[in-house]
Amino acid sequence: MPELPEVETIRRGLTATVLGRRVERVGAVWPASLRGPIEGGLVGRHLIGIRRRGKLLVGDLSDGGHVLVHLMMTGQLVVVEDGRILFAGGHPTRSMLGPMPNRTTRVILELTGGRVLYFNDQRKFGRLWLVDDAGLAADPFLARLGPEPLEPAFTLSAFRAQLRRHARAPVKAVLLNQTVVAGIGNIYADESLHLARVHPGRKAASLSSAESRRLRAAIRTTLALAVESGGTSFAEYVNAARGRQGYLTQARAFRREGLPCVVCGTTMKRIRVAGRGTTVCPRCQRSP
DNA sequence: CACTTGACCTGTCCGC
DNA sequence: TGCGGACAGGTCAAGT
Repeated sequence: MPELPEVETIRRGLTATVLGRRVERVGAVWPASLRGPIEGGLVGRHLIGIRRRGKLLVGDLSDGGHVLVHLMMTGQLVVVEDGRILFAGGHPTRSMLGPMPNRTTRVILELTGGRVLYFNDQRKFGRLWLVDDAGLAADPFLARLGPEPLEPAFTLSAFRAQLRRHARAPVKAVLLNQTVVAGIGNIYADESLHLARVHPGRKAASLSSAESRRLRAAIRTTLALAVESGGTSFAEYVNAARGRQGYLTQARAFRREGLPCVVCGTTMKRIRVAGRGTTVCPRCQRSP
């Protein structure tokens, strides 16, 4: 579920609530959510840094080592102290604001000061695992990630090279490919393609020079705006941008099927591209 | 190698 | 109301 803007929002929320704390106890409620044992490498360590790479959260530990968290579709991270929720981010559900743990709780990290970090995950796709310092660079998932879309490394020429490399794939599939660029998921792929006026089903190699330029710019604009907005939120979503509306009110495509295109008023259509539900404006985004 | 499809899970919604 | 099927903000393995 969470894409780059949501994970970045979570990173900021965790930085504000758990950075610097020591892990006192680990509860593996659903061990399958773990890749290998974590207790030995976590207990007694301080969280000395919280970073993000694509959709992956990286917690840096004192005395070496890192804890990696991928929330996949339905993961959430909730920070609680004395029964009060200090931060909740990730897949939005009503229960994420209720008592912890709940039936979706998979891993519990008890921290100093009575603060507790809950890793919840309804569909059990998310994973939490530990690597040592050497293992961080060698981690197979991390190592294959493409450039950060908001960093300078995501150049136009690199993006065009990837469009050529995946010439026959629909351009949306290329955007979702984390080795091409890290952090785009189903929402922001649709958002970016709509802003760039490119149909998601177009073969990647068929994009004109102007279209590929527009698409790269649209990705950066969309993600930057979404980060600024605290990610895409639902009504009961709680995040670091609490009190703000979130990106949803500015959505161009996400959940807008059947509604008028924000640009031309044409009714937005739901189609299937690269095996994923996809929303397009049939007028602004011409079919392949 | 490029690309597509299905599996992994649980919950919800929709049509009959 | 009850049930089956489709689908969901992601990734990987196995298939063509």
